Amino acid sequence: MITLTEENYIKAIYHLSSNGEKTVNTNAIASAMQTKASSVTDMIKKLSEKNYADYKKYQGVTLTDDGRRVAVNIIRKHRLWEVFLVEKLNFSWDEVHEVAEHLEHIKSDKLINELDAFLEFPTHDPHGDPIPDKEGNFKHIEKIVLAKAEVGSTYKCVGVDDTSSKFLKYLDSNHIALGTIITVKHKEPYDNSIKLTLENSEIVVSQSVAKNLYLKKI
Amino acid sequence: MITLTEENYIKAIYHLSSNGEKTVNTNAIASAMQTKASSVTDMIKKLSEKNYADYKKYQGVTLTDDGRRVAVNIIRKHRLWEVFLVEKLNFSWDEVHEVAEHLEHIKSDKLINELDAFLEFPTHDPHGDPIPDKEGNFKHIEKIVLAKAEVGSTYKCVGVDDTSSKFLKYLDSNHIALGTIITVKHKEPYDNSIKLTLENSEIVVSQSVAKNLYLKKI
DNA sequence: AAATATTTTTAGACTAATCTAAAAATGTTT
DNA sequence: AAACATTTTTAGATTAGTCTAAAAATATTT
Repeated sequence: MITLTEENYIKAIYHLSSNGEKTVNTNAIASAMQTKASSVTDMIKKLSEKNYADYKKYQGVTLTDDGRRVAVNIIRKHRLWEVFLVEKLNFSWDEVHEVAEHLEHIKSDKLINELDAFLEFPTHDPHGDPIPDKEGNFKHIEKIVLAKAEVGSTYKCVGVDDTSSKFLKYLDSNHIALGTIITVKHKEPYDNSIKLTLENSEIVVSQSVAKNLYLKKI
Repeated sequence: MITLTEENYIKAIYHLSSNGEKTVNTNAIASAMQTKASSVTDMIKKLSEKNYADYKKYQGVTLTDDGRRVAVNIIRKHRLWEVFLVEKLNFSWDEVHEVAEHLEHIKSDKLINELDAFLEFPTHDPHGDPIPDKEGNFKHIEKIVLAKAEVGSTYKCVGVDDTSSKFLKYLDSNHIALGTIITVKHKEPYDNSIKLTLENSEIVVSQSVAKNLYLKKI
């Protein structure tokens, strides 16, 4: 049996190593998990014994195939629950994360596969992140970050990097949502702020916003 | 903060004391929780410190108002999730219990109240048990057990006492579900078995079945 | 009411996950 | 490459929940 805590560590390692392949160091996990490095060492030993991770002392960890499988399954569950919360239970995209953190640990294949069908097999969650299918395959979207978009081109908003409530509420208040059509009007060399037009408005966003918004050329 | 284990003990005490009022003894809790009496003693001390239970050594426990509030809230969540699983995710009534045991511990008022609304405020779960509303009020149904039904009368099936998969599958295979109309034809004095007619069939059920099926006169 | 049986509690130990503080290994500077 | 800084690991303690085995209280039988 895999514990809730083990699942959370595996998920953290997966995210920190962008897909479980790169090695991740102890301190990075500690700060992601809001715990101490010594606790991390204990846990990665355990994950290694259970064959979810490969670990050599002082050299960091990588996930094994098993570990990656566990991680992808949790991500699948997390994102499907997020879709459910937004589409069926009137949650806004800045409210879903915390609840989904708990729902993702419920263990029932029937539950998650029926939920998937009930939601009509969504491919992306409310933040634009891809939802792996039953076999763990992601649907990849070509996307670029607003900070690197071309002046004069038109894009569709397809995702965010920062999923914090603060950032998502900022987007809401500026009428930016997934699917919003954006034209890049001007990039200010002084501070890298960007002027853009939306359906009915023109706004200027700072560089830190521009770094967290993903677009797709249309 | 209340832990998952504490919640499960509180729920067990509530069920064993039929509404949290009667005192419950240690061994009863131990067997309900599949644990040892010594563990129960430790836990009820803790529940007592946290003011969820009243406890005097060797005298058993009762729930406090706080404890009852916690129990009713968990039962509300459990039963709402059961309705969701059956109505939206194609679970059958014998499959829902185990998953609901986990879902019931997810803590989010918004989640559960929106779920309630999404399901259109159901008053009873798939086994006929009443679902408490936001304030903790149950909708009581007048019901009698089949074993005590009158020969010659007609009833509607409104609930079960035993919610085990075995019993529910037995009912399925005999085409008995919530809402099924039943007429009691004969009660055999020798073994208390009961002959009854359903919509299109006539069957004989044993006393142990008759003790676990709830009816309402129509 | 004394003897016996049952129930409940205590005492002490175990596991999972965490912590602090110190030791060991690795990395970086000069 | 020696000195310093950082990162990682170890050692030992803590907490929640559990266990076994023995002691204490309560209940039942004769």
